[in-house]
Amino acid sequence: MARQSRRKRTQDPEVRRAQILDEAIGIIGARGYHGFAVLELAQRCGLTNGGLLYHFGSKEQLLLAVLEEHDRRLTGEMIAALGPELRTAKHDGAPLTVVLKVLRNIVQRASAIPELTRLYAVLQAEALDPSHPAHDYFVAREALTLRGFEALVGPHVADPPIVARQLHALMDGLGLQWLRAGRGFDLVAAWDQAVTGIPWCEASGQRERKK
Amino acid sequence: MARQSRRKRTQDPEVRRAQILDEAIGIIGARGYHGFAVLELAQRCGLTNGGLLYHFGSKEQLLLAVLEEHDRRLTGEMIAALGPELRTAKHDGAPLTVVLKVLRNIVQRASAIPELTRLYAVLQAEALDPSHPAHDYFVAREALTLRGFEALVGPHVADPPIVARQLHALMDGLGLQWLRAGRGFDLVAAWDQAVTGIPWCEASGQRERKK
Amino acid sequence: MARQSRRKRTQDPEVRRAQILDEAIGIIGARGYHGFAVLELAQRCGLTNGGLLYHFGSKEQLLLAVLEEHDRRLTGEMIAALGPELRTAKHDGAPLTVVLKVLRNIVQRASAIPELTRLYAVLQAEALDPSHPAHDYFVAREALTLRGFEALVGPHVADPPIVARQLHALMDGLGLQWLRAGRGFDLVAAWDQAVTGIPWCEASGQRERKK
Amino acid sequence: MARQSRRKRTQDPEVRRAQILDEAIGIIGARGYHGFAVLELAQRCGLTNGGLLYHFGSKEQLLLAVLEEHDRRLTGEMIAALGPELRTAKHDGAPLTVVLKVLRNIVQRASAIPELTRLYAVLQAEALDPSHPAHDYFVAREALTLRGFEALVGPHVADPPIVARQLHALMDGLGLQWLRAGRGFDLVAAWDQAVTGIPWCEASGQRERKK
DNA sequence: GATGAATGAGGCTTCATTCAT
DNA sequence: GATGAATGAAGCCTCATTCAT
Repeated sequence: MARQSRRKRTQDPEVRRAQILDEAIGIIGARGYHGFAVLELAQRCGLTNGGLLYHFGSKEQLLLAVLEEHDRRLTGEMIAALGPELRTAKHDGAPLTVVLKVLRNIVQRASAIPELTRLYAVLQAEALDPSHPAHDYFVAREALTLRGFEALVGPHVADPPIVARQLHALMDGLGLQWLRAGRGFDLVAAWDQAVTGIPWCEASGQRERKK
Repeated sequence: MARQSRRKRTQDPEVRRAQILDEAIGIIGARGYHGFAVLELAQRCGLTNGGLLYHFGSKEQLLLAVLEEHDRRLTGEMIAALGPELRTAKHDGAPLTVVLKVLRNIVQRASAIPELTRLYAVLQAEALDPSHPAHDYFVAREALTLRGFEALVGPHVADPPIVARQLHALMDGLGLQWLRAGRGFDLVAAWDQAVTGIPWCEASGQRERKK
Repeated sequence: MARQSRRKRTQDPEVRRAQILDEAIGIIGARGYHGFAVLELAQRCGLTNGGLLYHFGSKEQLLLAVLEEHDRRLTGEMIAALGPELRTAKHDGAPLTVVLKVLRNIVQRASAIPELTRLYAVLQAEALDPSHPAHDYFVAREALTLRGFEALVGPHVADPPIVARQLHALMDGLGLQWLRAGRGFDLVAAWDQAVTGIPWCEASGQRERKK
Repeated sequence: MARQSRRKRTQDPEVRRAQILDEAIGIIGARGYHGFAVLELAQRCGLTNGGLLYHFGSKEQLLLAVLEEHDRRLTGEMIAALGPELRTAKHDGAPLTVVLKVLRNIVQRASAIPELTRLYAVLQAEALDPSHPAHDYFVAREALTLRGFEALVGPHVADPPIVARQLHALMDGLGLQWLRAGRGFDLVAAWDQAVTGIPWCEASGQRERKK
């Protein structure tokens, strides 16, 4: 009866799961899916080989759980953080100021959670291979991102799909440089400087002037 | 006459080596270093496990050989292709037209050799991990690229290091999108459209006008 | 009832481990550490390659476990068997009769467990190489043995360190001959005959007479 | 025609062979037959894998060649060195002084060529295994040694076979200690001290007195 | 909800050997 | 007399997975 409190590392299974996914994000972010060993994760979480798989079924399912968690934490958080501004101006597009703020916020958040950013960067490249278990996820995710960016910059730009691609490329590329450089590289600053180059002026400028 | 049977698939050891590296570029470009199996490469080359390692010593050394080959093929070729223009205007910087041509050529070449581009993209991300055998290579390589870009855009831009980073990021990011999209994505066109956004105008514009 | 089928050859993990070490002693005693294959041991124990290494981690750690087991079985047993006599007369040295009995007992025991004796003989020679994983063990063990012998013969001999070396050499050398000869060689008898030659008489004889 | 003197490392094939065997003695003496790799030997000799086997046919034959070389160098040399004394007094046994001198000389020689002594010690133990390619060699060699010792000490001792065993054991055992200890252990001195203990006195003393 | 034992497959590497040149 | 390339067989180790408890 009273021997329940003996050695539970964590009580709540939800919390336990989150801890595991946390470690998984770290390991997979470092060595990729192929270079990551279930055993290593288990040891870092203080349980055994089989114990871990009891929760996730298989290495592949674990990867999918990690991706879901990534979405929940990153995208979810972002939406939460940016929601107000976005929702307010959703009908006929947000003003450029808001758009820039939103983009900047994305970058800001990415630089605040390096493990997730690294996970994303590493898996994204590893998953170029169509047989990679995360391939479809990243194809879909990129489409989503591009469509999101298009919607965002739509009103302020001549060719939205193209600018969306550029923004996406810039973010990815700067992210990689930042991950490689470690401290001493201000990702947000780099973003701010780069964004200036995007040809907003013409399209959005005219529109805004019209108002 | 026909006594060339059993052994000896290829005569020239140089050729054999190049063939092996060719296949290696393909496999490592697809599954990364961690996901790549020496045996698979050996089989594709028509020899055994140990037969392959006879030439390269170890999986890791093979990776390094692949990276060297990458340099020889890609960078080497680029320099060869762009040499004339660059050398002509080396003393006090190339005119903007040439700079853009050079950059465009790099992208053009990248899109002409998808296997090498993919290899680069995949390894670059996998090698973010400091314990990855190619980590140092990519750190060094990025520094080189950035310095090269700086020198190139130096005369035409307000803050060369920053623009160098932007160009690098853009190339990397667009490359990843292109690799994910497969056919139907014109990398060079995307590049051309993006480059317009870089704030050349002010710095170089004024200079050139002054002359 | 009969639902104990497939898995589980032996219940007690301690017993299982002991069985494995038993076989390991046999194989390493026969072919040495270098000539011994983990697979062979595994098969003799009725499990797979990896199944065995699950218990010991690596071939080298297995060797160390074998050495520990050797100590536990041989030295441990010896101390148990000789304890009484030794402890009784520990303060100011055992009388010569007891010393001889102790030595004889050691030899007797060695001849009763040929596998362990062979293991010891083979590894001792293989481990002369400083890079051998058991090198340090045997260096330490020899020092221990010599010190033990010195203490034992101390009161009965002119130069204890030298006699200790002689006894050690004699034991080792006779052991090797015995191992090579197989049946038909009485190790204990050979020992008895050899021990007579050790110059006890003078030193201890005089001392005892003086008393 | 005149291009013969280009790069020959050594001219005489006999010399070359001796060099190879020299290195082989070193390697096998260190890691034993099982732990020794043909490739390593080849590299140390400045030739290839196959080049070496061209001379010796197989690893096993190489071992046998090494054993023959051991005999030639050690036994041969010994006989050469001790021949005079031995031959002089062969008919009805050598006087004790000579016997002791001969034994001492053997030990002296062993300590002068540590590589051969180590080779002998290591292989002797490894070859306890009946399936070892040198097993028969060492069985035969021990018989020879014992018979030699018996003949040597015959006139001076009560039970020659037993004393022969003791001398053999002592030599082997002290040799192992010496090999383990490295410098700082005087093998010949240890031998001299040990030999005193052999009960020569009685048997040979009486005989010689009778004459 | 988790452990401990084990499997089976595969991975990298080493090695003796062969053979055409 | 030797090299260089290659084979095939092990060898050690790792790993995802399974399963009885």
